[in-house]
Amino acid sequence: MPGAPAQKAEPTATVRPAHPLSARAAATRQRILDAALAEFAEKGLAGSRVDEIAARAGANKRMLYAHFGSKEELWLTVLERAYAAKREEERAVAVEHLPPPEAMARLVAFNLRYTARHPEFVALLNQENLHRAAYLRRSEDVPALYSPLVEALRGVLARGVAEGVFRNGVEPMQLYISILALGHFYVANRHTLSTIFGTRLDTEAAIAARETHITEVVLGYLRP
Amino acid sequence: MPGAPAQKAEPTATVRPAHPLSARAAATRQRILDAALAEFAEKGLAGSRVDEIAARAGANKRMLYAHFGSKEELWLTVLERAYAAKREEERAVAVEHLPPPEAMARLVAFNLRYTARHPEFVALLNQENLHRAAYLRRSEDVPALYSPLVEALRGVLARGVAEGVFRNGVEPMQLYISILALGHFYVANRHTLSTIFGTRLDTEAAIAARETHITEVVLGYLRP
DNA sequence: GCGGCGGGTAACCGATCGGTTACTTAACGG
DNA sequence: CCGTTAAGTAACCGATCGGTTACCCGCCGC
Repeated sequence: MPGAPAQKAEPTATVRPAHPLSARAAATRQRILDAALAEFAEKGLAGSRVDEIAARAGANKRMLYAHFGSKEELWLTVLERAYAAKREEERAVAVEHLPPPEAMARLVAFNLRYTARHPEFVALLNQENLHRAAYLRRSEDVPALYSPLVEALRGVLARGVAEGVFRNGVEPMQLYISILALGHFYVANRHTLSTIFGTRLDTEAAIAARETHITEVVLGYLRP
Repeated sequence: MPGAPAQKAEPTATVRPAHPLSARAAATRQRILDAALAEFAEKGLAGSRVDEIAARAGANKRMLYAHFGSKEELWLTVLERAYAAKREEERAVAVEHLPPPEAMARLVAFNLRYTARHPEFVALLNQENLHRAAYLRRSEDVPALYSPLVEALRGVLARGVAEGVFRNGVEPMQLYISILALGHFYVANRHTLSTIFGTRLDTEAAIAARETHITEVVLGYLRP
């Protein structure tokens, strides 16, 4: 029967998993996390209201505090899960078997697309930086935040150089930051940019145009 | 001409300089604006406290409301001034007389340096995007927000193409966004990036390294 | 079928917070 | 000097807001 409690999977390294946590409680917890993600991304940490989060979750404030202890702990949990979710998808990006330029293009495109698909992640990051990464620093699995993309990028870069199709002396960390930047900034600032330029930037056509451009930028730069 | 009913004789608790404005009042207004910029950049709009702003300014809440009417009006004013300040400095960047590659390098470097020197501007922008540019859209001089850099960039690009030193078919708006992105993202996310990579990114050495890298990216990309 | 307990509710609380009011002080032209 | 008025102060107010307390319900093993 579906009662199998083997749901371990241990993704919840969040708050003490004291006891196994019943299905109903786990569902409530999940609804609160989803609601909190939406609220936090929409209004920021200071602008979010715990009552509103509880209401969105169809839960009660009491349950929110039972699960997470405080608004700030909830924030940290949401943040960690957002990072984990991105890391998860990143792992699925297989580029080892591709020619370096194609592999690089895929990394660049993945990043833009993920970012465009998850503006909440961008909003969360911006908020966290406003707090000088105070919460992230408190996280216990910060090392795990180190994206698989960095290593993938390093590998592709090395292969490209070895094959003579990429320039030499590129700093992987700098390039990684640049690739993140080219996508992230576009999504993060889409509202002010749209206002200033007078064009919608969140349409599929606009995103596709952006993808073409930033891929050209990175590949153009990497030419030997 | 019946004596107009009370009519409160011009509420004047306005945003617009209610006529002359004495030197003392102007100074107070300025101190409030400075304090508000610092507070908003540090804590965001929702996280900022008007009492705290008034205290920082060495002024009183009453004066804050007399000059700006509301927290949100104050935010808008601060935001407009931040944009205006950047625009002002941008105008001083003269690149028409330089060879296109050097001109382009200067535009790229200027942007990074300005951004690094003014992280408050970055914080303000992020906040405003969280609000979906709601305040910016209300601004009366949005057109003026259109950066002089865009036109400078367009000119340099055209010259470079004409001289055969730049590739063809580059979309100025996309390149402009990319140049902004390469600097802005680095500064905006310096705290989370520092945490993840375990290195300080706000030292002069780190910024100089970033400048070298992003200049190479843009110029490398633009090669024909 | 029942009693304990984990899950859930609602009312409440002290601390703020944005904004206002009643009042005081400084400036300056006549 | 002195009266008008702009600039400044402090105390106050209603509405929230994060967090807590007292209480209830229904599912489970026994």
